[in-house]
Amino acid sequence: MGKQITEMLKGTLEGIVLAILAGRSAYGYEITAWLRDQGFSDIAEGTVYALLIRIERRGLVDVEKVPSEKGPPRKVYSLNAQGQEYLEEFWRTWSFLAERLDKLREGGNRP
Amino acid sequence: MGKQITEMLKGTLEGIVLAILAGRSAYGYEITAWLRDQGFSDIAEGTVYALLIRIERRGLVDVEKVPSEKGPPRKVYSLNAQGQEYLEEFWRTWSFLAERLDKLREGGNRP
DNA sequence: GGCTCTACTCAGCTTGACTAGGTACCGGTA
DNA sequence: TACCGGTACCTAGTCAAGCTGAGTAGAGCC
Repeated sequence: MGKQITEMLKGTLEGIVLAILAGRSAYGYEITAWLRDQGFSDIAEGTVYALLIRIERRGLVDVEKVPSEKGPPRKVYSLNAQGQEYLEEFWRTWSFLAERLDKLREGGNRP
Repeated sequence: MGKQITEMLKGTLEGIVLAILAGRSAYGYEITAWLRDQGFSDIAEGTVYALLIRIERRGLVDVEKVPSEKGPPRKVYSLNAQGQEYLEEFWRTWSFLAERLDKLREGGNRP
């Protein structure tokens, strides 16, 4: 994957992580691993942690510290009501964009 | 439209403009007006011009100065071979992202 | 002790959209 | 003549967010 994905992820990665947390709660390392598994192979670990801290500060998620069998304690994140609302807004914005892109791709560009 | 679109446009606006230019050549003012018309109501004029200069510097477009009946001469941009290639790469990246987002939206999130 | 896997954190860099202006040409009107 | 309003382009500075490249630490294994 080239450099285009890096810029495209700005704004969408946040939505992706929130969408993951809408399914079930998770912690940073787990999310990073899952993203890598899904083909987002060059997402840096630091990026995910920074994002998590950001959405925590914005009050979109709740955090709980859970001891791990192996390694340091995990910070488990779960989506709260405000986060749910924000995620819905994200999907609306995404749909808007995706719709227009699809039209453009099919040659509907009549500027 | 909220602030989410601003971040989401990073990386995609470039593709959008290139896709427009794949349809036919156009100039900045025209592209801005068309984007506004399509619902991208808060895209700043300056953003489009900056983007056009950027893709010109990268050699993705050819430029021709055409006199206008009203106002200063237009800088008409058209996609060249390199731009076409870059656009195809953009569509591949976009598809990758859109596919994963769609899955996530339908609850396919199993981290 | 050294290695690997787990798990989180941080400083500094880069990209790209936004803000908030500015320049300049033209036609119409008071 | 003077001054708008529409057309058309450009620029300096700000901010958000992902990346780089580190660092810290605990647990288990050889």
